[in-house]
Amino acid sequence: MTESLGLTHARWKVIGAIALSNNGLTVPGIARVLGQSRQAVQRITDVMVEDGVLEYHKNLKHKRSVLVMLSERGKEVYNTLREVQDPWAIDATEDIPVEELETALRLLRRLIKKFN
Amino acid sequence: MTESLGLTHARWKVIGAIALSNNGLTVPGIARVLGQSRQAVQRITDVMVEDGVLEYHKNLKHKRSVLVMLSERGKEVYNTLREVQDPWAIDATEDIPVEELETALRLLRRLIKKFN
DNA sequence: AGTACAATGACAACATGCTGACATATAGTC
DNA sequence: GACTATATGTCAGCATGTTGTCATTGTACT
Repeated sequence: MTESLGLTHARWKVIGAIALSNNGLTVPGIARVLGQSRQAVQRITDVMVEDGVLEYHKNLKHKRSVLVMLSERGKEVYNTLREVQDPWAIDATEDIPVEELETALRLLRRLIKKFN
Repeated sequence: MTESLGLTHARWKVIGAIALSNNGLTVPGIARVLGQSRQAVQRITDVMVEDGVLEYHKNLKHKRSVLVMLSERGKEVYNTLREVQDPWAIDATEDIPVEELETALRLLRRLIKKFN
């Protein structure tokens, strides 16, 4: 799904994390949201900025730790992919009772929290 | 959990796949069980044979594709880790209703199957 | 203010995974 | 038996993730 947009799953995760934030996130912030190391995120965001999907902005709260935000192209990519992914997700789960999905999601969240 | 035995999660997956088979598996066979590329598995089994956890055995059905089996040490490692992992898994889920776990498991399997 | 601890950036080494490509071995078909 | 398609071994390039280390920046406490 991400391939046609020049994205990979890892980069899509980063875009998703940023899109859900309001005013951008720092690299370590993205890492915390995704549950990954900041170094892994840093490498990816560097490439994505070069690719023009992300932008680094000054962070008033920290001299060195910049804010990562979506560029115009990044927003387009985000919307385009959502238009593909949302119907896909609906199609994948339409024959499964909603309560079942919610129960499973709660269970997974619970386990994740437990192992934090 | 795997660290104290010199294992990583990837190697533990391979050991698990082999342990569940009766007469050993070929490398592509392990890959099919794990849902991965045979190349990734091949690289890991090569290292594990060097480490003495796995052994390559002649495959009567194929001149080049050998059978991968646990060595004596591999079996010990498998049993040792099971003794740690099983109680851990029980502890992690003891406060969750069994039906809930089963429902979630069925749902996940269903989705995996759908995307195969 | 000064000092100690935590957070961040940057670099490196390593483990895993994927795909592609090419040669060889098996299996199935005529 | 010969031919073709599939399966396998092997090598290579690349993307992603981890941990560790060290210098720098921010924060909190006295």
